[in-house]
Amino acid sequence: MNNSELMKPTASEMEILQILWEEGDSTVREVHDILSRKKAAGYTTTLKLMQIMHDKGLLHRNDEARSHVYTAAVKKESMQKQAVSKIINGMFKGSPAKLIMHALGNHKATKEEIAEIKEYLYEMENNVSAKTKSTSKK
Amino acid sequence: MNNSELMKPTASEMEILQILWEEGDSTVREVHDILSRKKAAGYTTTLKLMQIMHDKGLLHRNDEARSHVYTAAVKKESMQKQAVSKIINGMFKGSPAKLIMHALGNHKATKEEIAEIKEYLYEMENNVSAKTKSTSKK
DNA sequence: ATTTGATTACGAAATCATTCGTAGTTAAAA
DNA sequence: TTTTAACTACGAATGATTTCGTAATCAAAT
Repeated sequence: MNNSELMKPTASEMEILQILWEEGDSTVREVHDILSRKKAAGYTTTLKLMQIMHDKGLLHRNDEARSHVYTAAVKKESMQKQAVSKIINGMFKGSPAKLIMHALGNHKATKEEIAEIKEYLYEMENNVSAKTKSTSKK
Repeated sequence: MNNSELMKPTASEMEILQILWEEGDSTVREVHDILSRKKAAGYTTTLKLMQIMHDKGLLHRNDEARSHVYTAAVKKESMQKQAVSKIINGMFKGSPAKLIMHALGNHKATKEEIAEIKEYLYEMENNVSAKTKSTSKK
C-alpha cells in the first residue's frame, strides 16, 4: 500500500513495534503474550492490529509457515528521530537544548550516563566525528 | 468537567494549546487564523475544538465580550514534562541519555546552547541546586 | 429600522482506531 | 480417521476524534 518512512504509527502500533524491535521477528502469539503482561487484550485484537500494520507497510511478514512471522519494517532509529523532532519542534520551539534540560531535570541519569553525555558534547565541540555515534552501542 | 493536570490532549488540541502558549489569550478567530497558515480547516471546526477543550478543562474562557477569549488552562511545563517522559519511557527504555544523544545528533545546537548544557551537567554533578533551573530563561 | 457580517451553540456526519466474534483452515494428537 | 487446538481472515461493533452545516444571536454599518 505504501513505501516506507512517512507512516505515523498509532499508540497501539508503537507498542507492537517496540516488542518487535526488542525481540526480533516474532509470531502474533509471541507478541501477544508479551503484550498481555502489560495490558488486557484479546488474541484476535493483536492479530488484527498486526495485519493492519502489515497492510500499512509497517511490518513485513513471512507466511511460509502456518504461524506467520512478523518483522518491523520501519527502523527504530527512524521512529526515534521522528519522535524527537516532533517534540523539539512542537513543544520546544526548535531548541534541542530546552528538551535536554527538561530530560535532565526530570529524569535522573546515572553518573555513567552523565559522563557519556559530556563525552559526546566534547566530541561535538571538537568536530571529532560528532555524527558517528561514538558510544560502543548494542 | 474535571480539574487539571491529568488530561491528555489529542494532537489537534496540542496545536491549539501551542498557539495559546505562544500568543497568549486569544479568540477563536485569532487561533483559527494562525492555524490556517499551517493547515486547511473550517472556522467552526476550530471553534468546536476549542469548545470541547473548554468542556474538558483544557482551556479557560472569558465570555463577557461577544467574542470569547480563551486561555490555556494547562501549563506548558506540565505538558512538556509529560511529553518528554512518554518518549523516554516509550522509546528509549527509560534512559534520558539516549534521548539526549539523539537530540544532539539530529538537531544542531548553537555553541551557546552546548555551553549551557555543559554548565547544567556540571551543576548536576556537584549538586549545585540542580533542580532550580539556572538558565536565565526566555 | 434593516441589512449585513461575524459570532456561538450544537447536532450529526465522516473518519480513524480499537476490539472482538465467528468461520474456515491446518496440523498435530488421539 | 476423527477430534482438538491453534491459527488466519474478515466483518462488524464500539469508541474516539475531527469536520462541518445550520440556526440563533448580536453588533455594527447602512
